[in-house]
Amino acid sequence: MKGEGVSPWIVLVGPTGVGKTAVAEQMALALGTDIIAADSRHVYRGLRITTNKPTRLDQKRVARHLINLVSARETFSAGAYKKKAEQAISDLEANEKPILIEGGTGLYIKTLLYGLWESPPKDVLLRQSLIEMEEKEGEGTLHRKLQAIDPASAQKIHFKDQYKLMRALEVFYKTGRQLSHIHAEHQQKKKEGHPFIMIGLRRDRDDLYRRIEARVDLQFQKGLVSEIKRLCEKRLSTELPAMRTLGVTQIASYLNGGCTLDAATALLKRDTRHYAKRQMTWFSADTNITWLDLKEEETSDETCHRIHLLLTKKTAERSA
RNA sequence: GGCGGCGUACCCAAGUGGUUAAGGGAGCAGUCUGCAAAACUGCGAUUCAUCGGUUCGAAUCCGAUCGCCGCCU
Repeated sequence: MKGEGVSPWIVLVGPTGVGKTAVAEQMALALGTDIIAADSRHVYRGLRITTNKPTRLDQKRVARHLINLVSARETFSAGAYKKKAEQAISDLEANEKPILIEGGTGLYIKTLLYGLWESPPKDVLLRQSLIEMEEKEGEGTLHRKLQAIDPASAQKIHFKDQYKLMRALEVFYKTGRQLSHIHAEHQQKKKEGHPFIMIGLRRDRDDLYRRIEARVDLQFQKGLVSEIKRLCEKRLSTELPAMRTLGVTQIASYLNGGCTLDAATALLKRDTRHYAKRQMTWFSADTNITWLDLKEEETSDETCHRIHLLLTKKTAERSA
């Protein structure tokens, strides 16, 4: 393992609702450090209740980085995240503080741990013209286009997955290089990232889903509806990432008279469960994660203690 | 007790004599490198409440039984 003497980053992951935040806060206090958040929605200002962002008071106890970076009318990205997070990390390291990363956005964590290959940011106009082309010439057009210029990518991407097709085409048009080629090249480069220990928190499915539903109910009590009402009054495009945060469409529909409050609540609970499922699928594919199964009644104190034991063991293995 | 309606998957539901019983939701499984709380993919009934009958052929027609709903008494 490279970099002896370099203390590994501690990365805490897991689906929404497992209890990452409380555990991370306690760990940060114990370690005397801050938290590097890896959450694609916490980067937007506002939406505190909607995204279960820690309150200012919480943030006074434990500082969090990579939150409230841009306004809801802006579009953030994985690339921007990597840049900002690396800056925050090196600032902390300069002060000899251990690095604790916590979050549920797998892609963002991936950019930090495994790097992001060199490729251009998205081109809105180019994408617009691609969408128009698909509409005019029929479904499958973009896929055929990609098939012609980058067959390997075309094979990997489903013909209906416009989003990924556009990215692959965009990369080719802007760089003249195939995305699949860039991918392969990136794989070949030895991973020269910082050492890390990744811990995943897990719960029984039923337990997790119950917690998610209870938390949604709590969000309503805290004023979810009025928070989203305020957001909707800004009349932002529904295409914006912040507007596609869980809760926004469901509550907006209720506010427009499209459904009852009960229906909106049920939908939000369902969609949050779906989201948690996708996160679990993402993280379960990462073999670097050491999983910790949480008991239903387990306190974050107990979890922290277990993590502490785990870290001691890992550190011993490392130096052995 | 009488009359009428209904009974198709966990839920909603199409199909009312003839290819392997639509579709949607839930659930489960998965993909993922610059919008990722996004976007996208895959999976379910050898059987239509039950039993029997008619027919070359029944979820579909007939009878009985069970269950639910409505109206009447």
